[in-house]
Amino acid sequence: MNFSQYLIEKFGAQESDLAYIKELAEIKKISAGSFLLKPGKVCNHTFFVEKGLLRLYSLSENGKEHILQFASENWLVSDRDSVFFKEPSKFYIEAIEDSHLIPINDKIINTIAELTPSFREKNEILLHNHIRHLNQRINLLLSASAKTRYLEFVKLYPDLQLRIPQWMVASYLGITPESLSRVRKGLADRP
Amino acid sequence: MNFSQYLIEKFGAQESDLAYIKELAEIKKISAGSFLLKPGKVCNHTFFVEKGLLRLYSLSENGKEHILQFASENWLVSDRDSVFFKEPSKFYIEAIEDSHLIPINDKIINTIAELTPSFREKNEILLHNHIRHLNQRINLLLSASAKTRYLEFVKLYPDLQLRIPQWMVASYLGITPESLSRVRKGLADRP
DNA sequence: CGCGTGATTGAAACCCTTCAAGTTTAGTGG
DNA sequence: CCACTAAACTTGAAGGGTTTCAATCACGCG
Repeated sequence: MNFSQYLIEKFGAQESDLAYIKELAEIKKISAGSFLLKPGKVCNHTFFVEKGLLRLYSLSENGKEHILQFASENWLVSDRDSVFFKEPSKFYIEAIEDSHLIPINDKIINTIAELTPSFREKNEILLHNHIRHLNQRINLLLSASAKTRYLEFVKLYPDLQLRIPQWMVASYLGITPESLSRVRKGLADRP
Repeated sequence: MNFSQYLIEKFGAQESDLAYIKELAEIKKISAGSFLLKPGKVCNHTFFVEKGLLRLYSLSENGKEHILQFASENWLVSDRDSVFFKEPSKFYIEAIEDSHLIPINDKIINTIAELTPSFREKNEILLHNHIRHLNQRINLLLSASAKTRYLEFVKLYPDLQLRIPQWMVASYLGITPESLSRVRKGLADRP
């Protein structure tokens, strides 16, 4: 799916408006390992992923990474807080694979919002979905063992799981790569 | 602060409209230990807390409670997902203290929204604040020890901490009451 | 080939939990 | 107002899950 189709499907955008929007939204190609955001910078864009895979993560004082979110095709990735409140971010956004993105700034948002009557309402649904997802994750972190968290992750992202290095999955789950290796071994021995 | 003041301050409501809104929003008084929501029920109200203290929590299969949120004076509490998507909740909302609440249903929301031009925009800010808070909590759960999480909690809610039984704080932090007791002892011995 | 990165494995250490017992606190009824 | 009880908190010892550190293996790529 490309950005235009996404706008039509998720936001009810009009086909006739897309040509105009497309002029504002230029595709950006970046290679694996490069960054879209680093701590201290204000995140001015939300990125729509047309192709590729990225991660949003923080770096704690003791030098450990904690992955907040992965984003692959047809997902949005950004530091919402930084975008919305115009405050310096505490996070990194890095490409895991070579990726094609549409950087969306406030101007584009406003243009789409003006042209698309249902935009605000649809955007509110997205925010609520985001909150639901975060709540589920907190619930998992509070209650579940490493094994359970891993199984939930695989269930939720069966496709992603194959494209992401194992140590990043561990970082997302809040465990060490060694622990994840042992969890997987345990599952292979006795599923 | 009461509900009217809250609407004026947070949503820019007009003083002149409040009389009308107030007719719709009847105060509800409940005593400590009673429930506003149980799993399986759709959460039809968001509750504004004029006085008292409540908690939102889930019960896992092994019978353990996990507290997602506390709410005291001037806070809102609800299962947002259930309210918004009209789906059965997985959570409990229980009063920790005798409380005075304003139950807000869709009709009241819509009335306020119609009367108050800035409502949708202000509500979006609330949603973003909520997301920011959830992200911070995930970051803490991923990265910090029991001790650090407790210190952060005390820093964030210095007043609440005195009103909430210790075992509930433990449940919020994702540790056992015994562990929290030991953490506190460690801090008292060597701050 | 040789290097670097990621995955695995082992042993020890650590943090937190569990279970069990004891102590304190708060609320209730006599 | 005291005595009683239940709930909350503390403390100890044992155990489990996860981390840490270190070594080894597997693989891709210059």
